[in-house]
Amino acid sequence: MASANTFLRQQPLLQLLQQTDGEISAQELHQRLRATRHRAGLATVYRVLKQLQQAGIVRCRKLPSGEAVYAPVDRDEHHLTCVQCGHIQTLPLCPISSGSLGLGVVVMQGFRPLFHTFEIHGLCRRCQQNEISGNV
Amino acid sequence: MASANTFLRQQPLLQLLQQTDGEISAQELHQRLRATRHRAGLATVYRVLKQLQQAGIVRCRKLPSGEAVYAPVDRDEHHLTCVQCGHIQTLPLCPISSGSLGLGVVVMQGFRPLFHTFEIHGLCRRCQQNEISGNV
DNA sequence: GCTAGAACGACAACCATTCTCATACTTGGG
DNA sequence: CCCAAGTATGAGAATGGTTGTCGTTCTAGC
Repeated sequence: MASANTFLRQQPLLQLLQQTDGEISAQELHQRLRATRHRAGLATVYRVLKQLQQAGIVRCRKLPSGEAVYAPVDRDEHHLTCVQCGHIQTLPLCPISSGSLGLGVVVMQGFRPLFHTFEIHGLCRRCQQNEISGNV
Repeated sequence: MASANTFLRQQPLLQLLQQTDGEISAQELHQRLRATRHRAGLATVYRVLKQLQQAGIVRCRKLPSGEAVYAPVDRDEHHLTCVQCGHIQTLPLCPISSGSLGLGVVVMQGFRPLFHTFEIHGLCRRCQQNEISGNV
């Protein structure tokens, strides 16, 4: 159950997330926390991240590499990912905030949306060029 | 380089994917392939899946559990995922096919899109109810 | 048939994440 | 102020999907 103590844990981690540009992994958060007076075990970092996620404060996304990266939900960014080299660039498009897609259907099903991910996977310019010449 | 042999590997795997409802993991594909005369090592299954993905034939998505699931790209399905219990349901919404979102920006950046993922994460009805009564 | 190069697969290695469990802390009584 | 019960913590082990290794097998061209 969420005690006052729980919130004390969440706060420094949340601050770190907000100070960080882009997305950050749990491992990296753990490292950075070590440098402060709020150091916490890796297990705790994962526990707190899960709480923040379920509270709708933080969002999470899996990279192709398998590691999960986190960011505040209010930072509504999406991404282009190259399926070959894994290179990532941010995507200036959001189906939700652009108002082009309603979530009515979702809510009607009794589901409470907290955050969404929208990603486009493909080949970046560089990998397309390599494909033509060197080929893989 | 892609030899005729390579394509022979891809075909049975692709058939399995097309015969399967929804998404399927590499491990599961490997298991099912064992039952046929097209059995292949796990490493090969992963290799072929990567080729099919880079060829724009198959798409891939990571579940919260960490495992990757695959499906033919032409099956344009997206998902609702509960951040608590992990329950998944399909989502009758697509920002691309609904025409509400153009990919012009992406292409203009020299990026060649192959597939996209759109997921909404939140709390399913059951988990919302448990939250009220039992609380976590 | 022979050779060079590609593909294969069994198994080891990797690594992010989760689990375990003994310890430390918090809180509400007494 | 002290105690007991219930939580939270963290070090390290365990897990498990994925990727790397490397000797073997296959293919294509001659």
